[in-house]
Amino acid sequence: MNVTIKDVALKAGVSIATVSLVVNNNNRISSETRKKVLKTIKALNYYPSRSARDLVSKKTGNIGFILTDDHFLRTEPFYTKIFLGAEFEAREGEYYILLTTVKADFTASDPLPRFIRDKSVDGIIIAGKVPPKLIEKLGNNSMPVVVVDYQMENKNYSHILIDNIHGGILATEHLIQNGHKKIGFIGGDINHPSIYERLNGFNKAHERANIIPDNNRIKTNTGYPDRQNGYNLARELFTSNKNITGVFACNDAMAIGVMHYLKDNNYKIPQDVSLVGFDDVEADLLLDPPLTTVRVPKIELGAEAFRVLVSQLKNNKIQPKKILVPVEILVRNSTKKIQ
Amino acid sequence: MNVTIKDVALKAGVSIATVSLVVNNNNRISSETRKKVLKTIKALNYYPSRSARDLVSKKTGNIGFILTDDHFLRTEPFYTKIFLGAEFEAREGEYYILLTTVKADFTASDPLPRFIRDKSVDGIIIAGKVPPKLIEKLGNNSMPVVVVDYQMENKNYSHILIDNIHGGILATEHLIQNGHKKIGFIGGDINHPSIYERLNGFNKAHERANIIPDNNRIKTNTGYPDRQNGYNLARELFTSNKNITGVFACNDAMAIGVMHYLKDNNYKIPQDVSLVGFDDVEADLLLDPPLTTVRVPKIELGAEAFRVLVSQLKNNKIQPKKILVPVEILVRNSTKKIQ
DNA sequence: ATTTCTCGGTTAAACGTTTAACTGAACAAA
DNA sequence: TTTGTTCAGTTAAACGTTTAACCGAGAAAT
Repeated sequence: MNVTIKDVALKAGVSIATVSLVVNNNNRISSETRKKVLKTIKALNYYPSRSARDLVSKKTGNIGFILTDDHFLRTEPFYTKIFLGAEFEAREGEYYILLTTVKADFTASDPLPRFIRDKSVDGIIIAGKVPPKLIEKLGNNSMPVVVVDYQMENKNYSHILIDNIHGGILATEHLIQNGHKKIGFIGGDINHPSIYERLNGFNKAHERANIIPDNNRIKTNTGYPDRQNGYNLARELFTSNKNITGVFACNDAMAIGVMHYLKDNNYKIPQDVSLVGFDDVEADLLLDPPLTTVRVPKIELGAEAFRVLVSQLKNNKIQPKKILVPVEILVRNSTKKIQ
Repeated sequence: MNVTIKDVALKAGVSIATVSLVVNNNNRISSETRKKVLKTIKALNYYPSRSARDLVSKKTGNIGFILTDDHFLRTEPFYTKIFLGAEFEAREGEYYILLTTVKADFTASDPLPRFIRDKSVDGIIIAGKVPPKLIEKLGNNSMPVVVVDYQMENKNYSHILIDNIHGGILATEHLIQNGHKKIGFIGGDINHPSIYERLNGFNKAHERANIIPDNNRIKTNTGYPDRQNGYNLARELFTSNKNITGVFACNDAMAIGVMHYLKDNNYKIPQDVSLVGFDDVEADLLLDPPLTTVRVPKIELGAEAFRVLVSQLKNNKIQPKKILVPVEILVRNSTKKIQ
């Protein structure tokens, strides 16, 4: 049968309160008593019952992790890495993480995840874009929420974000430093904050280099930022401009689409056109040539989200924060000095 | 403040035991009383406290899900899908799933995952190959274990497996039905049961078609079943054989390696060589040509593992089972009739 | 009419931990 | 010597649920 605090108390010759005080590192206990109790805990391999502890403390010891189905099933494990970052951080702590996905088209009639409904989590991490109706429904809860890689206009939630502006600058400066002046920008929907900020970085880098960007070299639309749209916008870019020698695609999916367009139209990468992406998805290395990209530290995003949420749970007077996690450029073979 | 059973009892004008009996669908309660209580539960939005319930029932309401780091971070979300299959199945039930990864080189000195140590799970799902030292250490626990996509010689655990033999037959028969007789098999380490069984299927399909397989067309080694090794074994196959017109690679990674070798050596797929893989990883569709493959139903593997574990938890007299989840062949453009 | 049984509810102990209030011994201050 | 304080432990109630044993009313059997 399982060992309880009573067994430890009996064997150590102390009260159950003493054992509890030792387990919880209360400094009222003398070091002699503490040692004796710890020795007994070890000998009996005692672990406190989380259900008993949670009942008394009115906590659950769990954190909910929510993302959309499609995000978790993407070929590149972007959100899987964010989740694992949080799980690594939680691993030897006092919280478990419960993951669930919601439909990308979640509506007001859909129920919230069960761990919210039955109050089995103390706080929530939301990874990536989620439907606004989910956020609305969440608003009825008082538990703290941390949002990763998505911005919402809810000032009650902390946000862990990619430093997209700086990433856009890094990508564009890399091309400029390699002598490129006629640089195209391939983006999806600039109502999407990440894409907007990456374009912002693209523009800032031009300003800093005293190069006047040409709006005709900025191709965006309201389409999904996927390969196909990357392909389409690349076609638009290259048919309406001459002498483009560098391209910064706002994410790797679009970069791959751009790469396909260039190959289909007999451009050589990087001899004719240098190409930079953003994300550093796993597939990048398989590409020919391997893609230069802005690396997003997914594991760290998840770990930071977890740390911020836990600190809010421990001290609910902490104000929500917005944290920009830094990025770096990984130079591979899809960029080179202009000839 | 949170609603408890006391609030419901007070408002409904019954005892807390009555409310508990209603919540738990005990048939001693009259339907009049039941309706009254259910109405009050709904009005107050009452959810039972899992910690109180778990304390009394001496259960945790959680299932642990364990896999190795590298498995979870693979580019193709094979294990992510197995996990999601389990999570989908758990979603509206009475168990939560706690996921953790362990190191692929877990040793006897590494501690078991925390949710085992502190007895926060009622049962465990192991996904994929895990280090033998982990299994040894797990042996000290009495909780039920279900293993997915991995075989171990522990008869105390249920196994949910891919029907590899039948998959190997499907792959090989597809080639044979397209007129191929000189078919190569590309495998990794045949001490790995899955690979061994797929080869077994390859052989059985030959027997059924009264085609004598040539052992010189079976290329395996003790290497990792990855792309590079697929490339290497393809080289070995094609340099030591003439007129190979079909290849069955034991997994998609190796199939991709084979594909690269063929392209590097001016073979046309499928005109010169037809190629079949096994797994149906996400990348298959991106390949040129898209890969014919044996589709492994990952989501279903996970869901079945969950169902089997829950049935064992509910009735611990149930004997461990070995379940083979069926596969199917997806014919894409990497195979065609022999000319 | 009396006794026994069934039904539908209720009472109260238990689960394992936490912690406020209590306690006795030892020490310090008056 | 007396009084007050501190220390290091202990006692017992509380947390929210489950459920065995209990209970009163009504029905059935004698």
